[in-house]
Amino acid sequence: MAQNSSLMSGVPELLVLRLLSAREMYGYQLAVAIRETTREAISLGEGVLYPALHAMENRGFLKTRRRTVSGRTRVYYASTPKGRRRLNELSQEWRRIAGGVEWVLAGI
Amino acid sequence: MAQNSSLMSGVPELLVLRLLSAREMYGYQLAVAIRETTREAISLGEGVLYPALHAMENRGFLKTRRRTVSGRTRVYYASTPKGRRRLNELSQEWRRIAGGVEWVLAGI
DNA sequence: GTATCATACCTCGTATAGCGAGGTATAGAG
DNA sequence: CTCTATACCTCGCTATACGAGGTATGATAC
Repeated sequence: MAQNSSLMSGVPELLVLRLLSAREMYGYQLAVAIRETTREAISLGEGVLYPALHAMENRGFLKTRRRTVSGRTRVYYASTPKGRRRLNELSQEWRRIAGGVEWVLAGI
Repeated sequence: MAQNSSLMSGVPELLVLRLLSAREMYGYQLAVAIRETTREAISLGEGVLYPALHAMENRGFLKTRRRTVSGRTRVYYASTPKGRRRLNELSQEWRRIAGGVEWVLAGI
């Protein structure tokens, strides 16, 4: 069963791009940051997060840098200019969809 | 390409259930109502709407009634008690996800 | 010493479902 | 007689969220 039900499409990408627009982070750190920043409202499993990161890297939205810290390898992700443009697109997209849903939920 | 990009998962179901909680409607009417109520923000193609309606009927959220009006057959959909429970679930789900996204977009 | 937990990465298979394109048919306007 | 709006439908493609499972290290607890 889906932990976050079925209202998530595109959301992981948006969250990752937004968090990485502030500072570079590694995968595990992103998972924790998403949980904390959303006040536990959203929690991305690793089966969502890592494939999403790889896909975004392949599409040129992110670039990576490997660092070994106290015996553990971390893959740091940073946003590219293309990633920042993508963030703008997705944010507008989100505002549009969320606004539309609110009209329906509120009014009728 | 996706007209509504990829931030739509579950949204069509939520919108349909919400609109049908007020009054019964037929498919084409729902398509128009969604466009208008969302101020053109969301427009569901028929390839989304009709399969979604069938799936919701199969899951017991909607019941149907056929009427022929001036030579055209209309399939009217109405929400069931199960559909109203589903609407409550999806609404809460939506509030949770949307709230979480807002935290990330606003703060960091 | 060893069990357990947190850290840190990964892949695979499945299920869902959004989407465009395409199909059928009637009514009414021009 | 053509074009538009109405009204329904299916098919195949693609994207992607998800759980489960796998590997490995370091630190803490027993």
